[in-house]
Amino acid sequence: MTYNFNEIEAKWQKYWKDHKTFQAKNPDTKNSPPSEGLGEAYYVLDMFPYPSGAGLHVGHPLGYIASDIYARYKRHKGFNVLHPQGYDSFGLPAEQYAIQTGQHPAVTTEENIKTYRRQLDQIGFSFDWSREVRTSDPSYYKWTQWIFIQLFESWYCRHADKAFPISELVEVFSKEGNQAVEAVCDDNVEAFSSSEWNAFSPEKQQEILLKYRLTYLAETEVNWCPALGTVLANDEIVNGVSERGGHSVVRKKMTQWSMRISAYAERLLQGLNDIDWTESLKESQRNWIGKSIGAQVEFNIQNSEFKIPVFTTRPDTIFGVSFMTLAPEHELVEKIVTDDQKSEIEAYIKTTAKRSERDRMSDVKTITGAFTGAYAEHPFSKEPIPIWIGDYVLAGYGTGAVMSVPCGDQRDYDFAKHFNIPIPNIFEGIDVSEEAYASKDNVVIANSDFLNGLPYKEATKKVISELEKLGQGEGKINYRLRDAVFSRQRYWGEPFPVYYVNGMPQMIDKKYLPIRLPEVEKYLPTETGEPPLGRADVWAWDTLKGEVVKNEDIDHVNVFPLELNTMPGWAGSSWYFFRYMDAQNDEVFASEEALEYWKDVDLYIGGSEHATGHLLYSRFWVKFMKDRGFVNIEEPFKKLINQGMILGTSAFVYRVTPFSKSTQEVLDFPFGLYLSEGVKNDIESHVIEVGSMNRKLEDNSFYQTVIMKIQDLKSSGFDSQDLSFGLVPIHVKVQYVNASDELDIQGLKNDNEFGEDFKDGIFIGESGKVLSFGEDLGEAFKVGREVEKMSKSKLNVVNPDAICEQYGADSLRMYEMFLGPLEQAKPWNTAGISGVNGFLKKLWKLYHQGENGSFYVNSSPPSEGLGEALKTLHKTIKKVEEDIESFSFNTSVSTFMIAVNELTAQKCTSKEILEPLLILLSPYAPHISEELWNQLGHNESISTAAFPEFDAKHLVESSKKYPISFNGKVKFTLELPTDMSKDDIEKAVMAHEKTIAQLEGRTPKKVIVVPGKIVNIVG
RNA sequence: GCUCAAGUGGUGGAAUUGGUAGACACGUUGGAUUCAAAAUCCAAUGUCGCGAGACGUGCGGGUUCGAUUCCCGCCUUGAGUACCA
Repeated sequence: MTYNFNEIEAKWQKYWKDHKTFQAKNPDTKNSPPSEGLGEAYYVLDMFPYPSGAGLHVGHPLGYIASDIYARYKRHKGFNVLHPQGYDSFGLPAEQYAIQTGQHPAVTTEENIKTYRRQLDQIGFSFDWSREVRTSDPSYYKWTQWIFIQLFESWYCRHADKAFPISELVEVFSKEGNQAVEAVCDDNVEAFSSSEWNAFSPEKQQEILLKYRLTYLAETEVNWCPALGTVLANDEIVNGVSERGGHSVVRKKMTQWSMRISAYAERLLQGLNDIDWTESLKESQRNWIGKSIGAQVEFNIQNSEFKIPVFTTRPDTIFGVSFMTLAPEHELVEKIVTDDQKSEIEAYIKTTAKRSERDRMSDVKTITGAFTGAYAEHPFSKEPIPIWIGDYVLAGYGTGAVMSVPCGDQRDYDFAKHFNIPIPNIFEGIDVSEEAYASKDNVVIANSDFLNGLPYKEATKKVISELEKLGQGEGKINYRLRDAVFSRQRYWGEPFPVYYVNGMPQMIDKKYLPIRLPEVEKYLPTETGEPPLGRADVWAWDTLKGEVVKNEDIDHVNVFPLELNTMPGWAGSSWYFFRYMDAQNDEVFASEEALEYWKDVDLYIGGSEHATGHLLYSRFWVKFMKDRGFVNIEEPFKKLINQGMILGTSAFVYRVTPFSKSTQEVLDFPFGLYLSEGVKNDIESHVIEVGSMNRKLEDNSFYQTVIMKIQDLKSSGFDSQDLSFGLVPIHVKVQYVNASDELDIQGLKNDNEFGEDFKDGIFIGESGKVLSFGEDLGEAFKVGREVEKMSKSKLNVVNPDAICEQYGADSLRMYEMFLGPLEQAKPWNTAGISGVNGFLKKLWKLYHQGENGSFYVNSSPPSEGLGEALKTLHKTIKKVEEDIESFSFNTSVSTFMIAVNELTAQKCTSKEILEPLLILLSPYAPHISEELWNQLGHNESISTAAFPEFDAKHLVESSKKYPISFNGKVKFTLELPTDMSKDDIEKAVMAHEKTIAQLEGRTPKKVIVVPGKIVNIVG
């Protein structure tokens, strides 16, 4: 019997499906605490995929395999494991495709999901598909809309540091106005008393409340792409144009929904201390939140009504200010610039506008700026301070203005030096003639009036209180984190449950949810620039009937227009982990019992690209939902691991390209001449060889052409001295390359996509011989290899379907883990998979040592000769368990290989060894494990078999091979009993003939003996 | 510029409180088996050297009996980034 993985894998995948093997048990909804038989809950989650049309490549399942191993391991450990999967199925690619083809995005999404599901199924994941969620499913986005309404109906109280229903705020307003309310709200809220509030019109009240709501309408400056008719995120813009399609992008003000995530800045920051994420991931969130403690200071402008507010972390250095710098985009610039300076300032703004922010950021050597001609007034000394503009100050951060203290900040220092601005020194005993002194430590303020002699801390406190007395400043904590824009001008997203009455947004009553996406005839923005939903004919809200009706019924009395924007991609992904807990519930987004039982995600695996998007927004929504009592956890993801990217190993052939040395012009050469990796440095001679083959291949017209062409080039008035040959590396599909980097030329030429390009190609093999049309001349053609991102355009994409077909899912799973540490980026090279495939074959053989390779496992009681096998088994148990707990799956695979190598050498056939070994292996290679488990006589799936217990007694050794080193260098080993005392070890070693030989009569200065480890002789 | 990672054979990687560097695999070479191939099995494989041996974990220092591991300074690569005032 041979190891027929295709058959075995299909068999067990069907078994798992038929027996619902991986369905997680839920608590009964009506009973209070979950019944005891349920076991301890453990929740393992993958970041759900966007089902793209390209399907999966081998990089995608990496994280899923890791989480699947962990989930299966936890089942062996007796946990009730929730390991679901679903689809983040709203998104731009389906919409782009819809725009191009007219196909409804729901249709293509459905097709893509089918492909994904088939690909995922064949890898043998233990997903509980009964809980599948899709963000584009109305039964799911019903709850996304519901949460949006909850956000709209909430405000954030600074005092209690949590969110409350807006109705409570209304109550406060009507009783005592807004003076005493400490809320996170818009900056421009006017103060009012209770009587004023009560006298306001309902519209006015709504307008005010909108400034307090956790989701609100606001004018925001956005990156508008007219061609796509949508707003783009910063990272969707590359070199000033849209990443998708390369269209131009302009800054534009738009009224959009925003999420008041800034209210949660501090809690999002503090929460990082309580979760088990990698330090680098937490660090990027900390940087994103960007907390800085300092002061806001207001500078008056001389001869002007305007004031410049600045935020500074060093208010203690206020007497060191010798100029101010505004961002070139600052709104005050045009208002304060003097007539003399106008042209210079305008010219500077013009040049700086062309520089991207990335340019402005990374280029610290070029110092540019311009003087506005205006002067601010120092709040204490009343001295005039020149106001400059400079592009090292960014408009988007703080107030877009800086009080420049050259002695205390290197950028200010460089700017001052460059423009000959004075650099007053306000630090006692510190030399600032060469560079600024930016440290807050060991600093005593001088030349600073009332701050003289004070260190940083006291000076800061003092100056803030003085500023407050003047009414020109206060202590302030600044966060970089800004409110998140929540509107998208797209079709394929969640519709807002919002209609407009007199321009004021109204929420649709929750009982009418979901509000379904309307049909449109085209997925493009309207001619008037409205989002695609502007094309819908049935998109109005009838407040009497409580349903969506035709636009023509709009009367602004009972029927109103609906919101035309849709929600962004992160709406549905910010809470989906709760839905899995109780995916079918249509009463609530998840039952209290399920939420209480599953609590949070114990292990979350996904890519680090979500560090500041999805992972921050989810944390925000969860904190909000907790505040409002919908859930009972503060953080959604207890432990999080980022899997590294799998890179492709691209393959190249080197195409000879003639060019003119003088003009560098590439010359016409209408056939392909390709060199093997090993001969590519000797281009000229190979070209000549091909050219002189005419005798042998006279009758071959193709070669005649080659010869003629070279002769043409050399003779057609072209100075042969000027002719040179270069090499252009050309990507070829990696599937035509074998484990020895040899190219299948015939296969390449027959490729239905790119075969044409190589059909007439001449290939020069490794030893410089011409390889004809794929004939086997016993000559290899080797490709060059390079590690690059796995992508279609680089022809290095490897499809898991092909791997499963050829080697099996168990091989794929093990190989993906074997590649290296989970979190590291690493290249894929299909060649290496034969190693794990060979291992599985060896494993199979270990259980089939009977006649003609039949199944044979000896189930008689442990025999005496089992010592070595027990040792092998138990060191494997120990290592594998440690590895899984520390997510070092790569070393477990090696451990299995060693175990099978050893057991094979021991000719082990004992059930006592081979049965527990299967349980260890089953998380990694579940199909073969199930099959052999079944052959051992079990009728139940291996998936819940108890994980073997490690017993240290089997690893006890009676002797140890001591490395004996001299001055730290090992010279030989010496086997000694483990229980030998330190002194005896020293005696034994010193008496050994090799020691005596090494010492050559010298007396050692010192002998280090570490029992059980090493002996080192010094001298 | 800043922040965070990472540099070990031809390749992926291992060495988990400082203790035999290169486990396990791929590849390569040689051999067995085969009419032949595939598959399988055996052996060798860090570099230099016939050898004894010497040298070797990005580079330069340091701590230590002993450093891939700890410390200081550099270099390179990758990722993120909004000069965070």
